[in-house]
Amino acid sequence: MEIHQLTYFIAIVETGSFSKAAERSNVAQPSLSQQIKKLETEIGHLLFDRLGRRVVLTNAGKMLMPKAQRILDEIQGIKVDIPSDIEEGQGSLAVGFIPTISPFVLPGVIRRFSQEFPQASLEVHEDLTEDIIRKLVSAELDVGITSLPIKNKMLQTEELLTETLLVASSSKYDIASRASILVKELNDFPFIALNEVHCLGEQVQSFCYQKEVDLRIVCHTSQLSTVHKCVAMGLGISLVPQALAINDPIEEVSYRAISDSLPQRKIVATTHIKRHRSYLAKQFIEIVRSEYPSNIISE
Amino acid sequence: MEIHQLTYFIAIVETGSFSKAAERSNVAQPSLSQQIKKLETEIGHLLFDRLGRRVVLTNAGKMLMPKAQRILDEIQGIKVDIPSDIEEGQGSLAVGFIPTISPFVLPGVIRRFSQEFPQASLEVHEDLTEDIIRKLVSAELDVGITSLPIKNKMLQTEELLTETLLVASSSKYDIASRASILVKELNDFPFIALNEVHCLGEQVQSFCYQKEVDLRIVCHTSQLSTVHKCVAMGLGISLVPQALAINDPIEEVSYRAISDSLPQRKIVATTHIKRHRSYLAKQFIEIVRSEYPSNIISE
DNA sequence: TGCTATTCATAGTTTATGTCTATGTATTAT
DNA sequence: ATAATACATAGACATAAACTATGAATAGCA
Repeated sequence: MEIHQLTYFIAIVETGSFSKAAERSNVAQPSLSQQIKKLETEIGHLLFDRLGRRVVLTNAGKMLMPKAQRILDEIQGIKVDIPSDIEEGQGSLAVGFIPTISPFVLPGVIRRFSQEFPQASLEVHEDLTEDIIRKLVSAELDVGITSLPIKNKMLQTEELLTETLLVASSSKYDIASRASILVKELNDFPFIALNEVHCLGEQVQSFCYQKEVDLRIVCHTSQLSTVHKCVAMGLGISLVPQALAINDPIEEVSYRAISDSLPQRKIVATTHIKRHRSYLAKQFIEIVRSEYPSNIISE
Repeated sequence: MEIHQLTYFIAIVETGSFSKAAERSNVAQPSLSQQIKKLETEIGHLLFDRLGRRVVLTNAGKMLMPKAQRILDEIQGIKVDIPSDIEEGQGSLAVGFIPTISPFVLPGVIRRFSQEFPQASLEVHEDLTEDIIRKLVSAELDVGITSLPIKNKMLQTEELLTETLLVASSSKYDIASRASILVKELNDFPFIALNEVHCLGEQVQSFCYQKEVDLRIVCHTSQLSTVHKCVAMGLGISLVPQALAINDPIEEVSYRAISDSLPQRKIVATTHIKRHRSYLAKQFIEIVRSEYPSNIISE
């Protein structure tokens, strides 16, 4: 059974004649005769009684009519609905965040996204970078919000912003009140380190290695919020993302930039190089970009 | 958009691979690539992200899936439903009866038909032969129950039974009690004639003309039941169908056969020569045949 | 890091099938 | 009876789907 056969069939029913239906369908009349015959053979019943000058539906034809009409309507619907559904933001989106980003941006992003795309279904994963990479590669995730570097050759990154790491310290240490802070001075204080399974932990470590700063690490923890609390309790200082200072500041903690060398990390939207970036995905990325807590208006 | 494209699409979704879907669909893999590409062009969106080793649905693909599935199911349904619906006796049937038949057979026929085919819709017309012929030719009616002759070359007849005409008389006339009745004796009595717009009226007239009987017509009426009542009132005798005597006898009236020459009419089911005789039509004709009031078991 | 398997895409050829023109047959209207 | 109309049939043609062969890229494995 073919769609054009159903189209011809409906045209014949509506015009009451093979010839008129052929004209309306922009084909020659013998094509209709042939295609209707095929359809009749397939269904196993005559659809029309040919009276010579006129054709009338058989019982089988009467039964086929509403079914054929529905199928044609549905096919028409596909061509109309899918593009419009996509423009209306229907569909699903699975996104991943690394733990050192999600606390600051998820609430705002989810709120905006569900406001703008109430029809869409959003699935959020919080994972370490390597898991996000794996899920992006295997297409479990559509978009990952991570920091650079992302080295997998199957993935591409789109830069969202550059985030500065600030020195977080309680008033217990005079670093909080100095006129300026130099890189070298970091090893004057005990340091609360984030576990290196986090890319942020790794980034801090590598920054210090490059600047030849030998941190006095007094504590390793695996959650940024714990680092933050330790700093507040005066156990030591740390380097934390700007977004933490903006979004979840603790009163007893001061957040200050290093004067001579800014540690930074690039926040990116990571996607599969081979996958089509859906409308929802693009919109989502823009929402993250605009909702990301940042004093600097744009980078 | 073509049905095989939707079939391929579903097969790819279900198998997760072009190659496996091709195997399942009994075609070569490049055919699928080609057809899916066409479908994507027509819809205006990618349906799959080709990851090289694997394919995953895009949002547009996810939206297409249920629609495509439904269409394929419905198409499958057509091939299954129409033959089964017809076997179950679904559909419609328009039938015509002539007035000198319908009173005796309609009640029983309608009862049996609606019992056996509760799903069907039956439309009954009572018309004179010429109107039934016209409606059969124009396909307003599917079957006509008439008596011969039917001379229209577009129509064909199937004989149901041969009906004898009986002499109906009240006890007022001794014809009711004679040992036998001869044709010649008909003109010994006043005769109640049915109007010749009825074929029965015509048939009686032509029978008498052939037998050289010159009827003493005292009354013309246009309804057989009126003829019957006139006979009962003793206004005269008449020739009436056997079925009337069997089904609606009046106590005061005797119904007797002519000994030397039986007037008869053939009752037939008339249909359009070019039209397919539906299952319902065939069954209807058999019901009329079996329900027709008749002492003679079969003819 | 190469090597091999697998998988989808592309190109060109073949096959199948839908469409066309021409014509036949039958019905309807004049 | 004749002309006109309409569907069917036959054969030529064109379109499009299928196939084979091959290419490109990925993923698994040594």
